[in-house]
Amino acid sequence: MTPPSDSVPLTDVAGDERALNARRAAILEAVVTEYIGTAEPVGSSHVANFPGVQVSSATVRSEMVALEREGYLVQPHTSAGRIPTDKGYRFFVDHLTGPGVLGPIQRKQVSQFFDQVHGEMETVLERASGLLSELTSYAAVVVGPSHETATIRSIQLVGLSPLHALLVVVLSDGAVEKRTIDLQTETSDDALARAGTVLASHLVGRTLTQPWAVPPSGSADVDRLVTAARLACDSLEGAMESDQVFVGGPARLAESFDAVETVRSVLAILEQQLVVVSLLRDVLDRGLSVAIGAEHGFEPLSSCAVVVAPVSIDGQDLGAVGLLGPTRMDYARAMAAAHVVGERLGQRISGGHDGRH
Amino acid sequence: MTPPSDSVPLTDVAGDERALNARRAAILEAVVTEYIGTAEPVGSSHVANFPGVQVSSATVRSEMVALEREGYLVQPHTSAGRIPTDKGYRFFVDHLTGPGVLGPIQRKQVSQFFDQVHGEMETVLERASGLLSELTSYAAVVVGPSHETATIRSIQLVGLSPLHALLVVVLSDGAVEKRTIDLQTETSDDALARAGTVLASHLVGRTLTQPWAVPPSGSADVDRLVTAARLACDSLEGAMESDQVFVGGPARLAESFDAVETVRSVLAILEQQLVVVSLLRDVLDRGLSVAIGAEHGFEPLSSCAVVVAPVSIDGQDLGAVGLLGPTRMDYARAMAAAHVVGERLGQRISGGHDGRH
DNA sequence: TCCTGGCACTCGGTAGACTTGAGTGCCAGG
DNA sequence: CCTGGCACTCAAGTCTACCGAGTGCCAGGA
Repeated sequence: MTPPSDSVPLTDVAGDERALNARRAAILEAVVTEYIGTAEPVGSSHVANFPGVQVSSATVRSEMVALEREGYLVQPHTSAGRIPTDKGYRFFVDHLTGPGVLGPIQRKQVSQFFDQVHGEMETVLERASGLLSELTSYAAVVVGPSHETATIRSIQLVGLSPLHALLVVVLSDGAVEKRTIDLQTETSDDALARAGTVLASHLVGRTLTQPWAVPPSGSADVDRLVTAARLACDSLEGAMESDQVFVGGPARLAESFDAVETVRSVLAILEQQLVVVSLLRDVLDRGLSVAIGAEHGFEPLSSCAVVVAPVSIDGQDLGAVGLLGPTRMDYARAMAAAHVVGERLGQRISGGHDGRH
Repeated sequence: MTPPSDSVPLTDVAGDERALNARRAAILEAVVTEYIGTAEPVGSSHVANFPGVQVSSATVRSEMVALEREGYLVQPHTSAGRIPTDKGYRFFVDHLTGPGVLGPIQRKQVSQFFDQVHGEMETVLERASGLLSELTSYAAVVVGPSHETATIRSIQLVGLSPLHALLVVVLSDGAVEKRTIDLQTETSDDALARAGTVLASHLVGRTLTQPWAVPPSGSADVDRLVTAARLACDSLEGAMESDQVFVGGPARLAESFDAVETVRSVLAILEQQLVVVSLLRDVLDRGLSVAIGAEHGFEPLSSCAVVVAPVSIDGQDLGAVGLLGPTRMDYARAMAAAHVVGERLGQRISGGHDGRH
């Protein structure tokens, strides 16, 4: 609370929080780095030998007391070393960790992946989530572009049985959606085809979210089908969001956390795709690339850190990639991996041979 | 090995394995039941009080020695109670457990589910896996019907950009599949439409697996598109299998096993959908409804039991449902749940308003 | 004024000794 | 052939002592 008189601002951090002086920052960095590596409380004598610190352990101790008082470190118990708090990790991420680069092996893995991967966008996204997870050994999430701005390229009604038809919509981004329609009465393929033509003539070129109306045609059959199709279209909108979420390497959660209960609850959250999407979006919207502990509002994820990177090109939002790991994750590496994969995915989606335009 | 002279066959089990006499069977049953409930080695005095046993603990002990010699039980260490072996569970499942019924709450849950669930088959299957997992608190797997016998209802080519088109195939079971096609040269929508018509005229009514050929039309453009479409169709076949696998409640694996390593490896397997499908199919093909420990050939799942039930109606194979839990799972309950859900899913798929015919 | 080495203290973790109790195998008698 | 009794085993819990990593504090020196 009482900021040390000797503190020299490193950056113009807004708010009442003064930045740490160089030595404290170096000590904090050492503690975080060490703890990320070993997962064990870091003692003053370890830190004393660190390049960039080079003072006696006694000095380190007194600085650690200050860092603890200011909330960057905690002691699990007296006579133990220190552990970074969420605030400590935050400072580390904001001020101390470089941009982070991938190792040569990982770079190669990424290149190979994007050279070789092919097929539908869904496949690419799915496998990208696997790649990201493999690169970092954390669980990964990939969210594809929303279909909001995609226009309808084709819409048709296909009869499945005398009483059922399928509404099939093809969007300009290559997505295909469908809804079964319950025909109350037997309907001829001919009526379906006519209704399909009517729908196509009015809807092709629009987006799914735009409201639409079709003037009554001559035929009652056709009008009935058009109404049913409208309902089906409405129900499409909501469902499409979660189509674009891919979770990679959930099994790695079991490696990241040793408490079984944590594994369970994090897995349970990953099952709810919509929650995951809104989490990532939320973090990105707040301009962050890392959310540590309770920084995102999610109580059940408070022992996790989330690293996100946008998938975008020219500022156009094409989705997001994310990594989910323990708060003591390797931020530099995770951020580098997320960044690279997000970027290349953006290029791929917009420019690659995936048929977007 | 040396079968006890007093053994009275309970059933006509084939092979050199004699059935257990009634008392031993009762003792084995007691041990398994107790162990499933408590997860702790069962001692002779516990079993002695069991209804159906009613002999002194000393007698139970001597019978337990025999059961151990024959491989139905093991002792984790001297001076501990006994634990069933896989063979013990197997006998329990084959001879001792009744058909199993769900509790009234579960029955209601199932009814409610099938009354309320609606929408596409994929949605139904997905949510059914959630239901099954909730009913049993084990991880669940639902495999939908293969598309092998479904016939093509509609096939069309939709242009996405001047150089890309989408092949969209609608099958009679309501499935829709797509493949992006790389047009080497700019192709008019008109050419796409014509090629689509040609494809439709030749392919509607066939299955995806039947080989097909289309005689050369007058137009080189069309022929090129048809060839590309054929390649796309070929690649569809393989990919469609894994579209129909849904895993429910993987988070419950963390509850089922206390060893983190086990959780990890089982999760890793669930990620490989094709492996899961073939596992279920394999167990079903061998006429089993339960595979315990190493009975399925999978080394990494040797600490698991798998309960499967077919999804079928009139002997027609529509898929399978499965449950994945520890070998000390509640078999009666799991089998009942899998059976009921499999059955109702079969009815739903074949008869419900899902547009199959 | 600030850093440093020294010192006493704390406390989690480990190791060994001991106890407890659930459970066993074996045996003699009904 | 079952049963009660008895000696035996051994995992798990408790208690103790001890070790050592780590701390806070302080006096002396740059």
